Amino acid sequence: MNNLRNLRGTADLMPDQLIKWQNVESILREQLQRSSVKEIRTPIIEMTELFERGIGETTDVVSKEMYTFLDRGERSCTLRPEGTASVVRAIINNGLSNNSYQKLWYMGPMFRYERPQAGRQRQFHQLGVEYIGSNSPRSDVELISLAWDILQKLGIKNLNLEINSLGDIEDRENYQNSFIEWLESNYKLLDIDSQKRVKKNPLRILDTKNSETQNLLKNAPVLIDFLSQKSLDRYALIKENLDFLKIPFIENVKLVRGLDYYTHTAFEITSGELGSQATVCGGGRYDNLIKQIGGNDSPAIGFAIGLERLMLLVGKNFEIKRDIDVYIINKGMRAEAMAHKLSSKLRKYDVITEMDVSGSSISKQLKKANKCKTKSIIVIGEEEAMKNQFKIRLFSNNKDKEKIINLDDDDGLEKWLKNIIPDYSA
RNA sequence: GCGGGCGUCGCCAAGUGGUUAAGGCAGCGGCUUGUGGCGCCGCUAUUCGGGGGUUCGAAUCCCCUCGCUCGCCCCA
Repeated sequence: MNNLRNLRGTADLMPDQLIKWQNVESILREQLQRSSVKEIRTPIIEMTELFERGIGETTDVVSKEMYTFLDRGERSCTLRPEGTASVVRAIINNGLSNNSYQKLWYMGPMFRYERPQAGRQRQFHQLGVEYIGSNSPRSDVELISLAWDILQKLGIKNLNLEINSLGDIEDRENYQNSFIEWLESNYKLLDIDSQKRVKKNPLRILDTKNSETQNLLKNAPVLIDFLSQKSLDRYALIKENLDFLKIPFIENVKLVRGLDYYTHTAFEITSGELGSQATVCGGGRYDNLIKQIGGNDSPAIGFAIGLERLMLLVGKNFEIKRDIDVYIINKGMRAEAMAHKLSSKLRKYDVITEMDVSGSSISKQLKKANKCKTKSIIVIGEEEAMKNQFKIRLFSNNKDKEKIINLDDDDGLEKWLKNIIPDYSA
């Protein structure tokens, strides 16, 4: 019947689902505003090079998951696979990279060409927060605590916060060298996937789900042993503060995360209720990214929350929608005209109105009004229309409350509206 | 990119080679042309994701394809 479909891994968000999205989003915005984080909006398409340089060419995201195409001017363009690189680019372009501390958030679609599964789509949505311009561990703590609080505010239970420190570039390089050496000497014992990654992206081997390799790794050099005293102190301070904030966390020395730009703090918040795509929030520090993309040397830290995964976690209490306040029933030419006028008038108040446009019989319109769970109805039939009046009635259980009001009697209408909206103010 | 499961009306489904493809919800119409919620009655898939094939005959078997789903990889 209909052979045109949405693309694989993309989804239509229909009105009923969006009630939940909108409710959740408004809490997110509220929380961000309260922490004086400012919104930023960047294009969803960028020069391919931005992501290649920013995220790292050897990463999975860049090497096999990007939606890349040539535009009509033969420029290589890419649908953003994540938000951080774009935000950093925007800051540089707008001359803000040498300014003071900035706290920014963005929300919108991201694109990664992957096989869809539970909690993973090709077009998905992220809320991202970036704190740019401070290398203070206080900034890390503030950001992690914000992520944690947001998820708490949404009433999500059973979350695990895992953290690790990757040290600075030097620490990491020292470790990587020693780790590669160890990997090479144990090469034959590694699983095939891990063998492939030895040259390409060795740190990722730490994350492997292959249990034999995991077992083997118990004897491998550990990243934390290669951190400088300075890096260790920094990490310790963060942990102390999290303790002080009573934010429970688990140290995971194997948490490295897939994007090249992370330094020092890396963290992830996971939920057991998400199946195999358990991460609802991931983030970390990226002190070298801004310089790498062409800005001033400026430290930063950020996180992203996957909104689809978030929606899977928040309970049904976010699905509550506001009912219609007034359903306008009308029959006859004159009545229709009056209905239009009323519906326009009601828009000025904080009132949700629906005007019946079916032209069917009054009883039919009443049935419809009943079905859409309106709080009240207005009836304008031929009788009312002749007198330039309308009947307004509370619709919940009985016919107790009913009033006839003149079309031009705004005071009468306003007074009546207090019945449906208690805290109503004109 | 690799592997497993699945695909019958808007939704939930019965049907596993043989005359007209159950049923429920929703929708529409009526009983009841200006007053609703209940009830009752009626209507709604020439077609089983799409395309080919096997067969006298296919939603049911085979192949291809698309999509969904779960896992791997990876991440949000």
